Amino acid sequence: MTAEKPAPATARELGIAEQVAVYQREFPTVDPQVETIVQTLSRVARRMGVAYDRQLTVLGITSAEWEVLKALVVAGSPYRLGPGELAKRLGLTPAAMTHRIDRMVAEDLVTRERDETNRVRVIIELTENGRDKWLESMRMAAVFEEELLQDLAGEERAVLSHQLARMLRRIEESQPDALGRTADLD
Amino acid sequence: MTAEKPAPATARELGIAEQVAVYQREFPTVDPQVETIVQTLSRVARRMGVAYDRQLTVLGITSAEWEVLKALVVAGSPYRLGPGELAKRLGLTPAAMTHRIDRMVAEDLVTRERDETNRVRVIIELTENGRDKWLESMRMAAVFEEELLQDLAGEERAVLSHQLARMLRRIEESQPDALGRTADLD
DNA sequence: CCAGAAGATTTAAGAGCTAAAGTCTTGCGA
DNA sequence: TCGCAAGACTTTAGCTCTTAAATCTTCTGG
Repeated sequence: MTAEKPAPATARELGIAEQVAVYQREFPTVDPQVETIVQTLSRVARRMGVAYDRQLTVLGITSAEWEVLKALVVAGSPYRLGPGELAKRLGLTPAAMTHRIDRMVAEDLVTRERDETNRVRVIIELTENGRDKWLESMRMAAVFEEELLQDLAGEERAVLSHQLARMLRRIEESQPDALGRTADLD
Repeated sequence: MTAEKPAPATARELGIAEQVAVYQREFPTVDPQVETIVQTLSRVARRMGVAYDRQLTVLGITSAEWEVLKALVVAGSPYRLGPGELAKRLGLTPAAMTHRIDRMVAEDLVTRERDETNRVRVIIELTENGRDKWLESMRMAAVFEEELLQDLAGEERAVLSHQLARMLRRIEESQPDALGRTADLD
């Protein structure tokens, strides 16, 4: 999750150029071009997170719940996983998973039942409602994402995609273990 | 803050291409190119957040504390602001700000004193130590960021910068009020 | 058949935030 | 000058989301 709370009156945020100028003032050896790229990228990602959170709010779910829906969808039909497996995939402790599932069962996003073939296990299964919410979140996200990229032609998109991929490869090579919790809609 | 907790054993994360393939399977109308860009960008941002958090851990501060240091540095010499103003800039309630400052005073990152010209007000001022920590965080970030972009030549960086700026402009036009809490190092 | 492993849940406790109440200081009107 | 409302910060109480550790149930190997 990213934000989207009642958030007390926020002060005006600096534009990227202003922000970089301040950094140059306080830390003169900074490379303005590098800093501009990094700042812009971070800010785009943050804004995307806010946008996704809003969309989820419209759907009446939290991003924590969305993560669970996503994990089940990714697992594929019949959209079932155990709490332990879910916890592993989401990077939570089993205890946190239990609580999260409690809520989601109450909201009819998933069902919880014992596995009759092995009664130690529990099966969490996506409900129709849960799957619909996920699909709807994807529809909304698709609209937003297309708008986001509307100024870039196909060829430009290919270039951007390639450059971002190279950045990602660099990070993953230097920090192979830096997974970090899954951000918003991804 | 982004992550960097003891994090229970995490499952292997899907590569971008795999992730997009799953989305195509479950939501066939998705545009693979758009999705790839969005996913990659989000993931780069997330990895950056993890990297920054690690660096801050090395410095012995949290990203919440870093935000305060940054706000004071941005304010410029003599690096002073009141708790209320800080709260506004960070998007926190004054109550939360008080608690955060309590910790930071104890860690010698800032000082808290009454304004003698108007004893209703309190002045939070960056300590030498606090400023040093911020400067050191910038040095570490600069190294990391240069590495991140090492595969892109100057001309490519200019293109990337421009494309990201266009994306950001699109978002800000469609969601002018979507500030969202400041991510990690930005 | 039983000891112990596995898997999930319950319980207790911590971090960090908010809303609302409380405290202290200032400044203004009578 | 007194009284008191307003402003700025702090305190208190309570909420949400986590985690760690204890507990409960069920299964499995010897």
